[in-house]
Formats: sequence, structure tokens, C-alpha cells
Amino acid sequence: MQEQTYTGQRILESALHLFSTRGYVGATTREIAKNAGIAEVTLFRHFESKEKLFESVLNTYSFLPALKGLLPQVADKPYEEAMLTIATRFYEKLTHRKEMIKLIQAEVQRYPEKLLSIHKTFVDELRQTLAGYFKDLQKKKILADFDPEIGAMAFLGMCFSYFNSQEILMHKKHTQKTKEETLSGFVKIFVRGTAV
Amino acid sequence: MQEQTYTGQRILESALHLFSTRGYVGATTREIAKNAGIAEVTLFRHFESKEKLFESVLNTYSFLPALKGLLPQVADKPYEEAMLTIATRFYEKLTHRKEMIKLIQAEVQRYPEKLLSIHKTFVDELRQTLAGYFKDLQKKKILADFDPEIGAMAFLGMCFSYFNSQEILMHKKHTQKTKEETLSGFVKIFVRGTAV
DNA sequence: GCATTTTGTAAGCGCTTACTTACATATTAA
DNA sequence: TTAATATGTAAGTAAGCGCTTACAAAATGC
Repeated sequence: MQEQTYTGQRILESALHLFSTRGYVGATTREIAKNAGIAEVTLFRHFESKEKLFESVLNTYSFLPALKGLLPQVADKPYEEAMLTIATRFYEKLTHRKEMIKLIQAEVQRYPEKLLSIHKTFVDELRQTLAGYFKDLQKKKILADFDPEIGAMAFLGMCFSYFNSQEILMHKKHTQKTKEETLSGFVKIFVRGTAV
Repeated sequence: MQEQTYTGQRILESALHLFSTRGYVGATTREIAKNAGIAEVTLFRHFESKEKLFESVLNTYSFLPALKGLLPQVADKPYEEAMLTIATRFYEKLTHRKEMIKLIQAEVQRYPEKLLSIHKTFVDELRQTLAGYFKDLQKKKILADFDPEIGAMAFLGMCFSYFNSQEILMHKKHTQKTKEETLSGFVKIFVRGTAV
């Protein structure tokens, strides 16, 4: 891949921000350049076209999943405590990737193959990692008998939806419960269930 | 509200479709008209401007929440069976509103107040309805002690996330488990938990 | 059968967009 | 100190967009 200069890097950062907030069409090359603090003609010296810039943004900011590295850290923790740590870290990772997630949701139909590939790689890694963790605990008879894949989907799903409503749909302005209370409540329900 | 003619109705349907797949900026009035099978000049005879058309689309296709009407139907069912019915109906309602949901996700930053209001009204109604149901069952000592609001968020969240990945991010092309298996698995986990 | 309403066709305006060319200036490297 | 490289300024092109005007044609209503 082309080595990025300082100017090129600023262009990419500006582009990610504007592509994710305005969409591909709504983000003009004029505005991307201005936001990056350069002349528009300079943008076209670094990137052949707007479309190539968009592709570079996707390549540069694709997900770097890291839940795998987290599991050894919670291996010796009690199950419920471990799940809370995983939920909190997952939320933090999503928050760091907020702009890329917004970009994928907004433009998934403009570049379906690429964006779905990025997203799927990310989701599959998460799901498989968490499902593997559940399988291990089931072998140790710590967990009940349920489909680990579905369990992973359920858990990540409720956390992602909460992240989505708080950070992307900005409901956090109207929320009374803290993130900690909410994630803790999710974990409690996931671990203990809701029936008597 | 202005009474919609047949032509006006087709324009609105075409606009919803193109606004949700291409975004507000990416959906041109030329294409909206063509897709509706009319001349572009006719579009401007029915709607003062592109922006007024967009607003009419929001007003016309705002959510019509209907989970409330469902609860009496499941009141006498066993808890787990009732939850599966609720999950299935919720998924169906989301599927019917797929384009509006896509529109909200894509354009929430262009029209934050309006779109967030629509979405929040929808989500609040769902959450409150489901939380009320949980409270009733808790009073009857059928459910454990947990925050009904957080329970509602967790349940709706995992269902929505699954819907989002299947129907909007189109992962269903790569999915082996059926929707029924997945929702059933979600409900089982939600009701019984995952710990032994 | 005629009047009214609705829509189509055609042309166009003013503006914006992505992108290019040419020359000047600033910065960096030799 | 000079050469090379990177960027800025200015002007411009071609295409497309939202929207309008004028007239013709089709559909509807009385």
C-alpha cells in the first residue's frame, strides 16, 4: 500500500469524518480538503479520485478486532464479572470505531461487497471468540446447555444495540441510567435469566 | 395534511425507497420521478421542493407502533412462549419498516430532531410496553427481580441487532440458522439465563 | 362536446460538484 | 546555493442537480 505522508494522513482522517457524517455523496472534496487544511487540488495530488480516496479510507480504517486478546485476561474471573468486563471493553471498542460503524451503516448499499466484508470479518471474529469462550465454560459445566453461537449473537446484539442508540442515534442525551448500570443489568439478565 | 392523490402516493413510495437506499443527497429528483413513472416537473407540482418531499415522506411513513395491541394476545400464554411470540412479531414489524429504519440510520445527522423524535417515540413505546409486561409478571412472582426497563432494552436490543444484521447488512445470505431457531435461542437465554 | 385539471415534453437557469491545468510559493534535500 | 518536491492560488471544464417556464397532450368532470 502507498506509504502515507502527513498530508495524506490528514486527508484520510478528514475524509473518514465527513464520509461518516455526510455520506459519500454529501461529503464534497472541497469540504474534505478544507477540513484537512489543504487546497482541494492537493487532495487530487494524493488520491487519484474521490472514489479512490473512499477506498483508501476503508482500507486504512478497517476494523482491527481485539476481543481475542481480552479473553486470557478474564479467564480466571467469575463468569458474571468476566461478562461485564467483556461488555465494557466491547462498548469501548465500538466507541473507538464509531465513525467507521456509521460509515458502514450509511453506505453499505453503495459499496456492498467491501463494506459487508469488513463488517462480517469483524462480527465473525467477535462471535467465534465469544462462542469459543462459552464452549469452554460449558465443558467445565459452568454454563447451561445452550447454543454458544446464539449466545454470542444475543450478548453482542444487546450491547451493540445499546451502543447504537446511545452513540449513533444519540439517545444518551435522554438517558437516565448510566452505561455501567445498563451493561451490568444486561449481564445479570444474560447470566441469570429473567424467569424465577 | 394534504390529501394524497395516486400520483402523489407513488412519488412518496419512490422517494422512501430511494432516500433509504441512496440517502437524501444521493437520491436525485430526476431518479425519484423516473422511478415513480412520472415527469420530473410533475414531482414539483405535487411537492414544493425536495426538502418538502422528504418531510412528507417522514410524516407519511412514521412508525405506527403496535406492540401494545399484541400484549393482550399473549397475556395467558406461558412466559417463554409469550416472549417468542413477541420476538417474532417485533421482527416482522421491523421488516415491514425496513426502509424507514434504513432512512433513519443513514440520515439521522441531516435531520436529527425529526428523525430522532420518530425513532425515540417508537423505541419508547416498545420499551415501556414490554417493561410494563415484565412488571406485571414480577408482581405475580413469575419473574425474577431485575430492572424491567433494562430487561426490555436487552430483549429488544438483541432482536433488533439480529434484524439489522440479517435484513439491512444482508448477512442472511451467509447464515445457516433459521430465524426461528435464532429467535427461539434468544428467548431461551433471556428467560433461563446461561449460567448453571 | 366543451371546460377544467393533470401530466408530459422540451428547454433552460443558476449553482455545485469532481477534477484539471498553469504558474507561484514554500519547504526540503543535496 | 541550487535543485527537487510539495503545496497554494487562480481559473477553468464538463457534467449534473434542483427547480422553473411554456406549450402540448391526455384524462376527467360537467
